[in-house]
Amino acid sequence: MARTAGRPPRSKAEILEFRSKIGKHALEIYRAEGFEAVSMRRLAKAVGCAPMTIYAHFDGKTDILRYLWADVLTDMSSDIAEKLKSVAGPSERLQSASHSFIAYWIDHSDHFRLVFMSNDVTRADVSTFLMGEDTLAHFLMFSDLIREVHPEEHDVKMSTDTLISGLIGIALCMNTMPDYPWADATSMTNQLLLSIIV
Amino acid sequence: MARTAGRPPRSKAEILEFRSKIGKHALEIYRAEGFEAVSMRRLAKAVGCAPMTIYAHFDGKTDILRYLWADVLTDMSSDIAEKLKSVAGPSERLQSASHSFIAYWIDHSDHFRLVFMSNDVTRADVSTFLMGEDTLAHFLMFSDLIREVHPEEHDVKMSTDTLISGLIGIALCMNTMPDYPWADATSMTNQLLLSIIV
DNA sequence: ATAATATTTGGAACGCGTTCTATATTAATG
DNA sequence: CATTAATATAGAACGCGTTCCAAATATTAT
Repeated sequence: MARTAGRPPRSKAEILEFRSKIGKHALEIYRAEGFEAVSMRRLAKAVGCAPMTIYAHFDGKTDILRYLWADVLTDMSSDIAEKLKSVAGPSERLQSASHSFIAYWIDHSDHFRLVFMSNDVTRADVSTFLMGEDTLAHFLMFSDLIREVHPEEHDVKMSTDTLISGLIGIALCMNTMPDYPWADATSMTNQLLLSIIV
Repeated sequence: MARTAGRPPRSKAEILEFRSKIGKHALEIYRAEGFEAVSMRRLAKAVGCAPMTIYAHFDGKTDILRYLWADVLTDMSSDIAEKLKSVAGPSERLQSASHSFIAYWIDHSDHFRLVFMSNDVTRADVSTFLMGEDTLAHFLMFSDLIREVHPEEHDVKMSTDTLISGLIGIALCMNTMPDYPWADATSMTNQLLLSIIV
C-alpha cells in the first residue's frame, strides 16, 4: 500500500483543529447573538473560509451544534457541582443535583431547546443526538449520586436512566407548554425522586 | 358604532372554515408524504389559493401544525383506549395506559418529533405549545386513571403532571438519543410509576 | 518539471419560511 | 352609481440549509 502521487489527506490533527476552530466560532456567535445568528454563511465569514468549505468538514449544521451542546452541558455540570458543595447527606445531594438540573434548564430555555430539541422534524436528516464519552459524563454523574444513596445492590442504571429522562421530561414540558399550569417544578422533582430513593 | 362602508370582515364561521380546510389538507399531505412535504407553497397549491393568503389566516407554520398535533393526539388516545379495554384493575389500567403511551411515541417517532419538538430553536418565534381544551383532554385522561388508584385524598394533579412529563421524557430520550443504551422502556415506565402508585 | 490527487473556492441553484408591496377583487354603505 | 374598507393575489425579495459543479490551488510521487 505504497502512497500514490498527489496531495495527501489531511492529518487527523488538522481535521480536528479545523473542526474545533469552527466550533469555537459557533460558540462565540451563539453566546453573543443567540442561535438565530449561527448560520453556515455567517459562520464561514467569521472563520474566514468559503461557506462550502465547512461542508467538507461537517456533515451539516447539526454536526456543528454538538460543540454548542458540549459547552452548554459543561456549564450545567459546573452549575450543579457548585450548588452541591454545601450539601452533605447522600439523598440530600441527589435531591440538590436534581433540583439544580431542573432549575438550569428552566432558567436557560434557549439552551434547552438547543440541546434537546434541535434535531427536529424540520431537519431532513433527523440525525441522532450522538453522545461522546465526555458528553455522557455530564449525565452519568447522577449514577454516582444514586450509588451513594443505595450502597447495597441496586439497579443503579435503571434508576439513573429513569431519573434523567424524567427530569428532562419535566424541563421539556415546562419549557414548551408554559401555558399549561404545571405543578410546582420542585414538587414534581421530589415526586419523581420518590421512585428512586424509595 | 355604525358600520362604515366597505367590505365587512369575514364571519367567525368563515374564518374557522378556511382554517380547518387548510388544516385538513396539511393533514393529508403529512400522512401521505411526511412532514417534509408540508410546506407553505405546497399547502397553498393543494388548497388552491395563493401562498400568501395563508398568512392572512395563520400566524405562521407552527400555527398550522396544531391541526396535525390534534390529529396525532387523537390517534394516540384511541390507541391507548383500545388496549385499555381488556384491562380491569385500577393500577393495572394505569400501567397499561402508561406503557401504551410510551409504545406509541416510540413506534411513531416522527409523530413525536412533530408534536413535542416542532417549536425549536431554529424557528425565530419560539411559539409555545398552545393547548386547547380538547388537546388537554388527551393528557388529562391520566388524571382519571390515577384517581381510580387513589380514591382517598391524594394530590392527583401533581401525580398526573409528574407522570405525564416523566413519560414524555422517556419518549424524548429514547427517540433522540437512540445510541445511548437506555434501560428497557417498560422497566423505566414501571419505575416511574412507583412514585405514583406507592 | 510533470503528473496525480486532495482540498478549497466561487457561484449558481433549489426549496424553504417569511416579509413586503402593489394590484386586483369583493361586498358593503352612501 | 360611486365610494370605501376588507380581503385576495401576484411577484419580488431576503436569508436560510443544502447540493452540485467547474475552476483553482496545494502537495506529493515520479
